[in-house]
Amino acid sequence: MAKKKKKSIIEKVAQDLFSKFGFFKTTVDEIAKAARIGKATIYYYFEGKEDIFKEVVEKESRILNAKIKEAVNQEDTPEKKIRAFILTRAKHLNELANIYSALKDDVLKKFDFIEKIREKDFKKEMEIIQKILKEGIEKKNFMIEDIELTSFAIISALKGLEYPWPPRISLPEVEKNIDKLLEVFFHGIVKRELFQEKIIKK
Amino acid sequence: MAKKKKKSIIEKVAQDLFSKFGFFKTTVDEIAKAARIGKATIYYYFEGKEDIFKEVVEKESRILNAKIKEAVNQEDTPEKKIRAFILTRAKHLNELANIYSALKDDVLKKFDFIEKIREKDFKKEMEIIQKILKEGIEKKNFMIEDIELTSFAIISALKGLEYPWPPRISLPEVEKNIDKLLEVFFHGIVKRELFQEKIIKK
DNA sequence: TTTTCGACTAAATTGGTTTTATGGTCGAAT
DNA sequence: ATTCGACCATAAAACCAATTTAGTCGAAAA
Repeated sequence: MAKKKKKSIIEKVAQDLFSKFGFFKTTVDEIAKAARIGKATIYYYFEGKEDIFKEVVEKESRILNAKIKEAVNQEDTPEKKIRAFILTRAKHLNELANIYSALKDDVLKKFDFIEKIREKDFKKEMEIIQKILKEGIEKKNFMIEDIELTSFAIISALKGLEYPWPPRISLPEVEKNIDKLLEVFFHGIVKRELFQEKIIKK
Repeated sequence: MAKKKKKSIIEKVAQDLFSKFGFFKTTVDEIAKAARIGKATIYYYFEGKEDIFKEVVEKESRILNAKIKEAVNQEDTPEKKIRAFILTRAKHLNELANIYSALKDDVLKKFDFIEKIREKDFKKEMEIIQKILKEGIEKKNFMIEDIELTSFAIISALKGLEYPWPPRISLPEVEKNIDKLLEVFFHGIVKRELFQEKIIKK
């Protein structure tokens, strides 16, 4: 059996087990048993438990980014692209348990390799949003003074939605209200008719 | 010595100790010693340790809200009021260690009384922002479709800035960039000249 | 009557020890 | 080149005794 094939089998069973039990509660022995190999064989293919998890997360990350790229490329306006980015990312991040855990799980943050994953993910987010914003500027849809800061503001606002709100607070359902929220973001809250009235008077 | 006076002394020493050591590491015995009373006397004035902490937090909350009110009332435009709210709240929340802890400390969230404090704080935030937004609407500065949702968006965006970003990411300094960030929020990113050109043609 | 607190209690926490489980290694077998 | 049983160091879990903590109660003091 080709080395790649065996490695891929281990990864697949590990992905399932990590998804179900999390990084800490999944043992290397369990992964080995699920892959029907001896535990020591795992170390022939991977450097260790962290390495397995890292590769699982990287695999899910590739899936996520492909989904996002596909969804964004289907839209024609930069506004719609941003919308597609937000919704697609949220949807698939929820389904891909391991990258979700790698990005969100507080107890994992002590690992250096997790930190690198988080940095990489953040940079990817920034990159995608900045690209859309630039496109918006080129198409004369957007007027943005600081692309990087604006991108950060978008990402930050999305992160804010994940805040640990007290359970008894009734929050607006984000998916139902995404377009209103985006409207605020795209058009701001300052009245545009101020412009209109001034120009009509001239 | 009047009952209120003694209670207030206990509260003051408790505030200091909780600020320094946190809720868990401060003992009732230490509070009693610092107030120069027997431990059992504490229970004459307070129902228990949680009650002391709750009242300390409520006291700090009143201080915080007074500072915010003062700062907001000094501004004339709703834009400036929102700015004042954000900056004043951030500044004083950082100084008032106990309410900061009550609102942010993850290990405290298992307490029901902490949850109530967090709910109350959220509602206060919503109330203040909604009031400013309404004022902006009345003064014809703002055009907002859904005040509640917009208020939530503002609060959420601010919470996003507290996200546990990976340490090696270089983030924009929020205080230095607050005005740019607010500009994005007030005016959006969609180009206003689109309007302008259309109206000139008519 | 109100306020104070010493003595006490139940339960939580702490610290130490023992047992078990886990990630990883190595040499021999395939 | 690939596989894995036996083994190891150490981390985690379990266990236990001692100590500490939040809270109570009755009696004394004001």
